[in-house]
Amino acid sequence: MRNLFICPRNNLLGNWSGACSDAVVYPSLSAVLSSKKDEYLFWLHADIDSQQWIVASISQILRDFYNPKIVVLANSPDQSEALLALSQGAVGYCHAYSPPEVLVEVRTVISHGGVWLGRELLQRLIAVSTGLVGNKSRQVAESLALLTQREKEVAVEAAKGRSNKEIAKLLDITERTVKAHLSSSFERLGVKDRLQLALLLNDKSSR
Amino acid sequence: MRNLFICPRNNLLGNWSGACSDAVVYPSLSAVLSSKKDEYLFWLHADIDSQQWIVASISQILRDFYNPKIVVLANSPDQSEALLALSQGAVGYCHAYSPPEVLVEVRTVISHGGVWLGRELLQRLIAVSTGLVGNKSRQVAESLALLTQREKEVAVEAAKGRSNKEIAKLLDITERTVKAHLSSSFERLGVKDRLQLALLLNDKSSR
DNA sequence: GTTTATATTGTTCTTCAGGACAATATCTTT
DNA sequence: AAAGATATTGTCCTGAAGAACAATATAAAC
Repeated sequence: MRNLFICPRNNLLGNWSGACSDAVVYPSLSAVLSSKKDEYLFWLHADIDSQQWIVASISQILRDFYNPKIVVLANSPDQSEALLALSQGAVGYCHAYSPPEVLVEVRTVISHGGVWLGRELLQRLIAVSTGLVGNKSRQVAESLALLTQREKEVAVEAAKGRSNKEIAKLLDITERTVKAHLSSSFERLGVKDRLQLALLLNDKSSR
Repeated sequence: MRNLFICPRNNLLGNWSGACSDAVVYPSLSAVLSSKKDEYLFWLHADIDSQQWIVASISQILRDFYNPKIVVLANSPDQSEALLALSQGAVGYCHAYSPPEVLVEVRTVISHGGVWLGRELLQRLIAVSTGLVGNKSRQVAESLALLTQREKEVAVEAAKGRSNKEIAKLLDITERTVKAHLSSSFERLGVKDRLQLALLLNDKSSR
């Protein structure tokens, strides 16, 4: 199976050539339409907001080639875009800058007739399919339940994006105390910093 | 990562040893509870109607071991059983009699932090999930539209909570360049730091 | 052909976040 | 009475983030 990279920018990334010694890059599909007899693995390099291009390319490939495999390489992986690509017939969707080892892995799985997805997307699919997504607001509530009263007050302010100094002034305590409550909150919630805390406490994904 | 096969019948199948030269078989979890310090890949061999055993075993493993990986080997693969196992925390589900090549593939994907599913199950998941995963809010789309191509790529990674160093490695540019794109993004979006950026780009409130 | 937007990288500096050691006071539970 | 959870504050240190000055290359637009 030969590897064709379709990349509008027409530049071969290092991780691609690292994964496929025989990698060939084409700026567009039309450039490769000449030889159609071999079995190809197409790697479509998709920029942000190029969903239309993805759909059109997949449909064209499926129409014009014999038993093609298609992987979408996304600069900014997006779950809805991944689902779109896969539902159109792609058998893989991953980050364009994935290290060579990962790309080799993708190639192997696909050449064995498999489908390759990233871990996050897969787990999201599983969650959705199982009907276990549940209330994220419940999830947030459960997280907050792990904190003490004062820790909650500090955590929710931090999750709004306030600095330690601002929180200290707001709650009329020293900055050191804010840090103490935050460190404790990080540990209880299993996050590493305030950004992760903010993402956790601001997750509204299931209304 | 060491491979432990938990098989109530206590017999090592040929395809297992073919995939893992270091394969070790235990009849039950309790037999292996002695040494907990290494990182293990657990292969749970599930007979028909052993869903309860699967759930209990996964929960026990996740509780008692450090960063464990769990694959369920099913004698009679079943989609609902697969979803159950995966939602409990397993990272793989495949046929117990899969050929060694496939098991090696599973091992590789999992050791890289991935999740492995069979093709049919995966496509089933995609089918039911398409249309269920929401799109970005208009607000987020409008924000992203204010950024250049490269700025978007950097910004979305930062919004996930990645550090500049991680983003630099991911996009194969220097940390300085990441900072440049981020600073520019901050200005264009009118936010003061990456936390505000994350809150803006992760806002799913107006779906 | 000059300007403008984009992408890239360099150095230095300041500020902030968070961990590593802390200690003390109050209150509840056993 | 002793133990444990909670709330508070101190100092020192490391590393990351972001601004402040930069510069260079390229491609599109005028």
